[in-house]
Amino acid sequence: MPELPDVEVFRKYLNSTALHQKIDKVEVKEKSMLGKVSSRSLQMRLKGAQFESTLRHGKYLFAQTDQKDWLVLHFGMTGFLRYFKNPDEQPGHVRLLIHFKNEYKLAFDCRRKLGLIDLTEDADQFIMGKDLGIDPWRQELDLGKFKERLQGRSGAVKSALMNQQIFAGIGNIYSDEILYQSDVHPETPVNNLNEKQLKSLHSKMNHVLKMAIEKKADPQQMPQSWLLPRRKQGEKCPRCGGEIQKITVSGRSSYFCSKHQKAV
DNA sequence: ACATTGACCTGAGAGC
DNA sequence: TGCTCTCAGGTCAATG
Repeated sequence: MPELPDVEVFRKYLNSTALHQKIDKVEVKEKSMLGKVSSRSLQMRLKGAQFESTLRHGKYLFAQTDQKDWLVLHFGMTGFLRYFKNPDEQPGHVRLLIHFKNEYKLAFDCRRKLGLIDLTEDADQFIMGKDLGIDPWRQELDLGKFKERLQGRSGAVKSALMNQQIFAGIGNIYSDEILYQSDVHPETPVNNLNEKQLKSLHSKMNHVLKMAIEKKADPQQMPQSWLLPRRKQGEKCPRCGGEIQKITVSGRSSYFCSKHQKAV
């Protein structure tokens, strides 16, 4: 699930729940999801500290403590956060559980274990270490910079949009949405894109992210004119009535309108 | 250097 | 109902 808009929503959720609460205890329930930090070290560094601020870059969420450590979370395909008090509210696949002095807990739930739990003293260094590209929401991305980032690429435009080294944060769902709204076929080679298409992709990228965050990344709330509510083979395109098709692009299911997103 | 593919995990849902 | 199979909004290492 979690792409840039989802993780941005998680960040705000953490801000409005778990900030400025003293940490009482930390349970690492899935050691295999730890990055460089050991279970013991994570527990020691967090215990007695409290989260003071958050940062998101691409699909990574960072929470800084008053001891200046950053807890790093990546949500994989199935991760989410839940802040709760009663045990019966605890979700079913908790990989990290942070207990606060106020008796509330913050759970990091990740069913498929494809995410990451880590700790770093320097978030920027961590971001560089992962080779993450520009975050189009966090950082100013004008048309010139957008085109520059795609320079010299030759693969499918969808692969480029999803490449975290080029644009950090866009995944399968939102790349499909951006392409759909830009009338561009997902397999169009990047070096075949014309000026009009590049302009459209740039402005739709910003538009889609903005709207998705406004709607709390909740698919139910997305506009009916979007592809997102109709990502299914054989559905009708809400914009032109064309048929929604499914193909595989760089190993991922891609949905697009066969009528208004023509291959070049 | 860049692009593509398979492996890594688990469980929900479809189809029988 | 219960079984099997496919697929899922992630990344990374290995390959061409």
